[in-house]
Amino acid sequence: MFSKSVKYALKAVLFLAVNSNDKKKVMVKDLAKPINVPQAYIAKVLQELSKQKIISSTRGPKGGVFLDEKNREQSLVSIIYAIEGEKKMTHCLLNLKKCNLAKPCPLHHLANPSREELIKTLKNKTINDLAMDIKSGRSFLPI
Amino acid sequence: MFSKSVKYALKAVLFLAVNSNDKKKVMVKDLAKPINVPQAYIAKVLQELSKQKIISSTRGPKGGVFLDEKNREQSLVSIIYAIEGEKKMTHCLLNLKKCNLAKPCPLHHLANPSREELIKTLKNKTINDLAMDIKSGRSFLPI
DNA sequence: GAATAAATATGATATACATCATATTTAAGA
DNA sequence: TCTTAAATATGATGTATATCATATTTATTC
Ligand code: FES
Ligand code: FES
Repeated sequence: MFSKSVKYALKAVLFLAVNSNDKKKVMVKDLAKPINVPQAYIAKVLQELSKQKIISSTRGPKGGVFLDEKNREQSLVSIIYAIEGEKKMTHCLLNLKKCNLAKPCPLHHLANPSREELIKTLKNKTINDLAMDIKSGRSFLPI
Repeated sequence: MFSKSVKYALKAVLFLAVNSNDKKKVMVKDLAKPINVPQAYIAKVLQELSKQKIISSTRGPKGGVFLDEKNREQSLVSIIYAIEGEKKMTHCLLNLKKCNLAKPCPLHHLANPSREELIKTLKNKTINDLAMDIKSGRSFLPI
């Protein structure tokens, strides 16, 4: 469903949501193991997220990556789009130029409602929302 | 969402559902262009579908690929699973060993219901169902 | 049964995605 | 200001997916 890069990105951001803040930065090497992802790979993904202001970071000794208050209020979909672009999620399921109701492909009526609902959900949910789920035991991180 | 191979497979099967039967076979080269897919590629995909009895075929002059009555009653999900396996659709969205309610990942509550619904829909819908949509103008093929 | 026309099997190449490795920049602290 | 520890930039390698090409098998028709 999602590419590996997106999954890794989501895991990393959620880890940061629970384990970091502007006073408590996390080094990439200390983040890779608990979320079960190759360090060099997640480093690259985090660089992209940082460039796009999805996460925050500072260099040098005592540096690291973290989420500030603004970062926490971003939607989940912003992470997905940051890594793999919007098109991959919104394209026609059978590769028409664009998905449209006027001349829908055979899968549109069937599958598009579920997909739209999913996207809406991912747009409305913030990183903080999911972090609260984790803290309250509704869902679990060691992933 | 789906891989290209799956999209191509779905397009090809739907084309056959509308344009073939056991009396009227279609040559691969006559199928590739209308569904806008490279011929050599779709040929390979069709071979796999044929091997798995999703479609029917005969060799030699007057041969071709087609859907018989049994083929038409198969679910859409069977096409997807034939090409890319079941796991890709049912795996945990964040790559846990397996998706389970007892210890759900942070995305489970959020995204899994939409996904389950989609899978259920694809299981219940047959190729024939979609072909009827096309014939009645509810959806469109030239894809 | 020989010639032909189709799918099928097999493998080669190209492109995208995932992973690894390393040199560069930046900030902290001595 | 020098050393050091961190992210960042860049690029190399590996692996899966997509695409192309061709030889083989099978059924039809004469
Ligand atoms: S037209 Fe294909 S999904 Fe909407
Ligand atoms: S546990 Fe991750 S989707 Fe169900």
